[in-house]
Amino acid sequence: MYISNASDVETLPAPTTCGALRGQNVNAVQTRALKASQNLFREGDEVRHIYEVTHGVLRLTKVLEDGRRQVIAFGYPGDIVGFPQDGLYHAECDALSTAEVVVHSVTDLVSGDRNPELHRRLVQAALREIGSMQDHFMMLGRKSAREKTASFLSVLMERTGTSLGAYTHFEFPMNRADIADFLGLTVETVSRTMTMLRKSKLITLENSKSVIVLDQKALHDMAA
Amino acid sequence: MYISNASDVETLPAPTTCGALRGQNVNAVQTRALKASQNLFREGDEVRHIYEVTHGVLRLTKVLEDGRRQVIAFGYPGDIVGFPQDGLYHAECDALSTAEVVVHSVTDLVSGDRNPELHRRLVQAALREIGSMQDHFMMLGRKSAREKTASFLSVLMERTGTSLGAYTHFEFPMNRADIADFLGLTVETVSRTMTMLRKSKLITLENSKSVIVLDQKALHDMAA
DNA sequence: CGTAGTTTTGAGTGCGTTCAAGAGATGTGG
DNA sequence: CCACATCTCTTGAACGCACTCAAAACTACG
Repeated sequence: MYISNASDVETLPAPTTCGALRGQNVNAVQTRALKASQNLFREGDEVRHIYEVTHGVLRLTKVLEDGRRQVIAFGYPGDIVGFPQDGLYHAECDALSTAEVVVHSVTDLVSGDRNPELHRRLVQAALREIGSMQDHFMMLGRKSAREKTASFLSVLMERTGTSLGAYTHFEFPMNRADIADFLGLTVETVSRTMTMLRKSKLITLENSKSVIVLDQKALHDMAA
Repeated sequence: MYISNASDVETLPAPTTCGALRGQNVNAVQTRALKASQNLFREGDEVRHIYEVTHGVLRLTKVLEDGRRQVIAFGYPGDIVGFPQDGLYHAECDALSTAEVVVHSVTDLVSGDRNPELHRRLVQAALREIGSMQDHFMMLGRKSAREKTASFLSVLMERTGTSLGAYTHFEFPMNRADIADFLGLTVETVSRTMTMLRKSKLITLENSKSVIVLDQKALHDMAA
């Protein structure tokens, strides 16, 4: 069950020195720490800041009135979340683990007047976002449960895995419901598919959020 | 742009003389005409230009090696297509009807140095793109065939319909396969669902690409 | 006309779902 | 530390929606 804690909202000190990230002046960068399951922003909130993930993992979600949810994306370090549409956030963002983000003014995304180098980086991030979303369309629209699950594990392995000789180990903070809502499946199907991958000797499950990939090629091929 | 449930804003008014280049020689606006089924760019091509649709309808597609297709978006007048990732097009673009586009240099998307006003518009278009894609995720991942088809028709009606008193008429250039690949269904399912909507008296099919919506509310409700 | 492509309709199947229950984690208070 | 409550994950059984396969109806075009 997802907990919405009203006391989580915007406990943010006023922007001290927002401005020069150019030249990597780290001291001037404003950051914000998040606890696991803490909310960063909600759908419909007015956009003042966009966030660059530096630690931990965030989750971007959209919810239908009847409760159906779709996880749009997971935000890993290096990712930027909070792109506005018509001045409003278009999805909800929560931390899946303790996390830290760099806070950027939305002004620097929209205009390059103040900080051209940061602006350029943010625009590039938006373009990357479009590209990766296009890939995800194929996943949601045209792939089977097996292919979706294998894709998910494969990508996560590429991004966060550490080599164990022939094998690769990685952990992830999202639970089965998060994965299901990301892939357009049910928790039961995700669980069953994981079990199938385990019984096929493609992976080992240390626990429900820790995986060792035994056969990268087979997993990659199954991702199709 | 993605056909989405969010009501669209800021569609460009007059097509031919695009108001983008304020204070510049209008004759300098470069356009390109396309015949039906003509290709504009392919996945993997190097991006030099991005395109603003002024007439007709474009189709953005991604294809898997085994032939499975996903239509990412349909480009209607006012939409911008060709956002690059790592300098390459990430999808294939074809005209569904005779069409015309305004050709913009990718430089003006990436940097505001040359034409700040155009740059601002292109960045805004990219942000709208992200927002609309997020809506489409919900469609692909969480909606039934009925809901998908009703959404599709409902949005198309909103965007291109002309009022016939209580009813609304509109036409569209995409065939059943295009619609199926857009919604993550098969042609048979799209066809069956259209038939169901017809028998339920929500729509009338003048021909396979011309619809009269008889009950907007029921259609909208079915879109969920 | 005939041929090729698209759309519709029919019949049957299967994948992922729903519903249900048990197993495994996690957390809290005594 | 255990007992208890709660949540998550897994597994089982059965269903149903959308799929596949197949063929007929309709369109477009030479």
